[in-house]
Amino acid sequence: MSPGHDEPTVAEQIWQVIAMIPKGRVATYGQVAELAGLHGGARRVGRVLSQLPNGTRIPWHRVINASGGISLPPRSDGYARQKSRLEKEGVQFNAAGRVSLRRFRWSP
DNA sequence: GTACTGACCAGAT
DNA sequence: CATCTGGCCAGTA
Repeated sequence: MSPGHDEPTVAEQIWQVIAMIPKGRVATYGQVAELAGLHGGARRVGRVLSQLPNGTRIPWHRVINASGGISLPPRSDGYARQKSRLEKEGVQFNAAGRVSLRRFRWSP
């Protein structure tokens, strides 16, 4: 492609989509990938999130996996932070640590 | 180049 | 519900 063309990066498009998720709602990796125009790119979304700098304003905590769970090691700081941030927004977890996508999944 | 890994997923069993 | 399978894409060794 010719230089001088400022097209948004894949990462930027992913940030853009995540930024649209309303407070108190969640979206799955696959859903974010889909809305960002990718296809079968759920893994890329996860990778982009793993590279986010600390203190980012992107509401990364609103992105969970297709099973309604948090895709971070259960005993990691990130896991605890994501869960508490979601609960603070009103998103409820069941005993298995899963969210009801039926109730909290964002529908654009 | 191959092989393995990972904040993934849908479908089949 | 648990497991497995094949697919996906990038980075790393």
